[in-house]
Amino acid sequence: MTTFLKPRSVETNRDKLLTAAELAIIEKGFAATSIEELITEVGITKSGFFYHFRDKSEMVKALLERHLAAEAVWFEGLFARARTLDDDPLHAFLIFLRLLQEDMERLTDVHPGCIVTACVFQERLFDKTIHELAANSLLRWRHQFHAKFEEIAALYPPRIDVDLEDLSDMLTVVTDGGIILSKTVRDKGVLARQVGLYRQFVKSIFSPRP
Amino acid sequence: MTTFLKPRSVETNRDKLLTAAELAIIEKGFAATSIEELITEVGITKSGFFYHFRDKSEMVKALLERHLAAEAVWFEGLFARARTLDDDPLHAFLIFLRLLQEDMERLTDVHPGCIVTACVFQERLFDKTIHELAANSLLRWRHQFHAKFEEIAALYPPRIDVDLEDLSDMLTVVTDGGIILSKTVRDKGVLARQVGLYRQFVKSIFSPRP
DNA sequence: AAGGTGCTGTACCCCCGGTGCAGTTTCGAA
DNA sequence: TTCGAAACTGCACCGGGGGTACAGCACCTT
Repeated sequence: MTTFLKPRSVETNRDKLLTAAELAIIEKGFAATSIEELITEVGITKSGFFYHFRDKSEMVKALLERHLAAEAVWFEGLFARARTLDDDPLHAFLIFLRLLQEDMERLTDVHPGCIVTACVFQERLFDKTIHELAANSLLRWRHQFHAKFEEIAALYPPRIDVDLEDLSDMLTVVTDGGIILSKTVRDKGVLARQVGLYRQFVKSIFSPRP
Repeated sequence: MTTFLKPRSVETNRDKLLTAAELAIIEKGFAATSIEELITEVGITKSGFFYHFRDKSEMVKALLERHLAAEAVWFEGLFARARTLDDDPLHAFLIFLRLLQEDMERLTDVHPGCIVTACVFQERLFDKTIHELAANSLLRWRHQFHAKFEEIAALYPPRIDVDLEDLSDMLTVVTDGGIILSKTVRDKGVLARQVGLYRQFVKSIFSPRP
């Protein structure tokens, strides 16, 4: 799964635990994932687990940190590639969205972003710092995309009066919502198509009149 | 006393359980909601709980059914109202979206739609029928909105080449994604603004050229 | 030779979901 | 007024899962 987000080569048992947990949580949710099954998969004992993590909550925190870092690398990479293909900010952004869409089409599984969602929907089971981790990550994307849209708007006056911050949020919204819909109707194509639709929206906002 | 007067204002303990569960699940998630706390709130015993529901999973199923029915009534009502305000399918749909947006602004809490999401993200904890319930509900909305978009497209040829089924999906996507973002950054305004953005997208697709 | 890292093994606690079943109250219908 | 079903109560008990406490051990580095 998720070749884009998969790290390193030498996995420690700690890493193996996180990977096993990630797969299990994506497949069946956090609550249905027991410590027992993770340690049997990795081949250590319960004591070993609690040597690495104070509790289940801390494991999720580590998982989330690892995931957010990998996701940042993924997005950064796509953006860098888009910029090398076209210097123009609008075109680069549209290329970025196309690349993102293509990556999502290639995902065999459902996108792992649901880890974030899974955490938000478990709220009180975890401590506050986990929620803040997720919130800060989303806010960072908001600012990052917003900066790009400002740059684009300076060159291409928007044909529709939209709030650029909301437009930035909309990408994460479409992604997360797309993941939910994909999971629910069991059609992974939905996610990529929604990103494509968002791309058309962005294009229609900034493209000069024909 | 006559039986036909049996007032619906009298909530049965079963209903009270569902309501308590709904609030608790929205506030802190399913796993963190114990049967114990629900029965103490309602004032019955554990045996009473298991008299009403075979297990926790069946309670969630009942909760989901009740919620989906209420949601359908809500949407149907908004749509009927929009149609009385304007016969034109495009304008009626835009009015519907505006009404939806206004309702969402008024929500004191985060939108309860997260119940659906919460269920999807717990998958294996529940039985298959719960997942199907959620999936069928989303597919019904897809078909319903799709029919409306077809009607609109017949009158207003789309200015952008979008798949109308994807566009239908996008409303549920924006709603669910908006709920997640709202919950995560703790800003309920996000959800309503995203619906507003979607409305602008729809408007720009079908509005005749000036 | 010392000390840290990364564990194992054992024993134990509590919460929570869930079972089984016998007995009791409430209340509307006949 | 009686009868029966619906809506519970009470109690005993089970097992899984998260989590604690702590002693010991193998291996690697310094």
